[in-house]
Amino acid sequence: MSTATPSTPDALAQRLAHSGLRSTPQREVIYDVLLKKRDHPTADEVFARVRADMPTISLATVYNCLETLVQCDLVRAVNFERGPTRYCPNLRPHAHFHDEQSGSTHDIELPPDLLQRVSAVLPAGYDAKSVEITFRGKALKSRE
Amino acid sequence: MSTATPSTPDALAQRLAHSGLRSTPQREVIYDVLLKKRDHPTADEVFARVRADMPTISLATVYNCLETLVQCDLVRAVNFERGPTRYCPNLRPHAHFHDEQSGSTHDIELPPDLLQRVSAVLPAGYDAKSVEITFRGKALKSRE
DNA sequence: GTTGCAACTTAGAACCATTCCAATTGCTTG
DNA sequence: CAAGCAATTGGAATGGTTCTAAGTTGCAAC
Repeated sequence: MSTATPSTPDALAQRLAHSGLRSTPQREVIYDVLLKKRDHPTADEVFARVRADMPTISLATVYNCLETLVQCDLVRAVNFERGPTRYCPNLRPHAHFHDEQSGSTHDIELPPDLLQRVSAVLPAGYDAKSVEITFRGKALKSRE
Repeated sequence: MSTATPSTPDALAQRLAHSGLRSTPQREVIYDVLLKKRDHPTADEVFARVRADMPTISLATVYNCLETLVQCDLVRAVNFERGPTRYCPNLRPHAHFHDEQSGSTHDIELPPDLLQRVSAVLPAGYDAKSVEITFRGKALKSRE
């Protein structure tokens, strides 16, 4: 009863239920980890962080839960070249900047009209469900 | 200086020599294969096509040569999610449209100002060496 | 030409992120 | 509490790619 903030309805649980899924301790902890440090961790990194709270969790579960969160549109999966998939709880439309030196990833907020403008280049007959914009280069500011 | 796509084996040899590399039969055949059918083949697909002309080539060589061509800026490597890397001899700035149904990939030509406009969203301190724009969705036209 | 050397190719082993599988464990409803 | 289904788990399997060590090839200097 008094375990977690009862005043706020749990967005995670709601969203999961909406898809006919259950809220489980594993899913909660993983989602919390993503919200807490939004540095686009890999599944392995999420695994390491979650283990602090939940030492018995398995890597397979981390993959399963991350996939579930992506399905429910609570989390975005981000890929750079062939590197491991990274996970991002920022749901607003945004681009990614991948710093080649540090390997870190930064969200780049996009003005609302830009995605439309970009999509406008598509010839007739192309129906895009999503657009992804990725920068690669060097970031002088290295705030994590 | 010209950014146009080299279309002859000579251009390949030149570009390689410029990087202190040799033009080899394997590199030539692989580059030809990419120019001949610009459908963004995977390394495996390139391997299969090249084998028709050169049955003794190895997959490792295909990977090596593709990497070499990418280094020399003769070919672009393209990735979608965690799928296998695809190779593209179109050097003009362009976006990619990935058709989820057929798995095929189409080049989308970009008006010259758009990349600048997109890069303009970067805050100070971000120095982008490249931008990638990827659409995902359904293409009504399904010409290969 | 020979010898030497570095670039190149090759087959197969190794790698790593991810997915699959089969066996539990845990809700939840009757 | 029993049945049934969802979720988790460890380990094996997968697939694309890279590594390694051995063999070729082409060019340069003698």
